[in-house]
Amino acid sequence: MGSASPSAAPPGCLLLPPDGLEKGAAPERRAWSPRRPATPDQGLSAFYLSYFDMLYPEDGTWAAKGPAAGAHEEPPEEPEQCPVIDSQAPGGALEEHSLEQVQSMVVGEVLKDIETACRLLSITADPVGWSPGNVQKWLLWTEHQYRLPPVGRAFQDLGGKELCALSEEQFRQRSPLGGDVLHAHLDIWKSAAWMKERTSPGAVHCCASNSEESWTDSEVDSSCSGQPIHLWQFLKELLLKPHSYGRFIRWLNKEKGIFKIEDSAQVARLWGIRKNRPAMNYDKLSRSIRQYYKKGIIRKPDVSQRLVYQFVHPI
DNA sequence: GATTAGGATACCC
DNA sequence: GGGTATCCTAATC
Repeated sequence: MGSASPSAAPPGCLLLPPDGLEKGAAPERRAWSPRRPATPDQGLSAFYLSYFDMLYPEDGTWAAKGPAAGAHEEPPEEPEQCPVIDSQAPGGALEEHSLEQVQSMVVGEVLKDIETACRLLSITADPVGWSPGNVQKWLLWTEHQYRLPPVGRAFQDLGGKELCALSEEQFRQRSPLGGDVLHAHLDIWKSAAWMKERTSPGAVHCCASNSEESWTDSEVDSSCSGQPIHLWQFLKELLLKPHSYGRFIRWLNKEKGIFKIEDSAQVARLWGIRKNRPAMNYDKLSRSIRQYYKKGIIRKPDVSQRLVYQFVHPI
């Protein structure tokens, strides 16, 4: 998810909000109204690129800062993880890549991030099929990612079909501070599902494979099995998306399965969202990790370090 | 103070 | 019964 946020996030960093969006404070937004392409020929890429420029400040400030979700200072995101496309500048990226390449990159990132969110939340990519519980998960997730004020109660008991039927104005009425952002995000999800359905009928689900993701993919993607996700699977899913979650959890030695939890509170919060456990914290999460010691799934590395763990069977 | 370790118990599937 | 979630004490960093 995350995708092209009207409030700033570029593709590639779509799951993370930009700096400076304080919780409860409505970010300054420009008027925009993304609409699904009228025909498949227009494509999702055109749909996104139509407001692509709005996602970037003219001075590139956001891109330079990187998509920090935490309050602490972070080094700038690596270019390949968070591509910056200056569509305004002559001689910029658009001259080096064809428009089609850029479009395809944008759409690819958007779809990948939606798929990631689907896996983490265990929901389908098509909002129409969401249960009221799925809707609440998505709302909680989007609130969290974009620092929006809590709006779950305003959409209580709404299923995906009902949610999708709401107009932007109705979103705003239910949530004056973040309704338009939520509506925009929902529109993106709807469009992605719509495009996917067009391009691969019957394939609108969260299990699209991603060639760039290697050994853990098949064993980690629990959402396809219908089984509840295990904590170790969830951690591997986060580790598979360094461009989105690298500031929360990252590999220290992928070959050995050694990873470090950089932001214990955030990882715990994500796990809590995933499991619908709002009271989740690192104390409880770490206790669950320690249960894996006996089972031979996770252990502490030979040289024990704080917040560093190791998968016993990384491959 | 935060993290680690592990016992005990409860809950849900 | 498995897999957590929760609460707890104690030790360590």
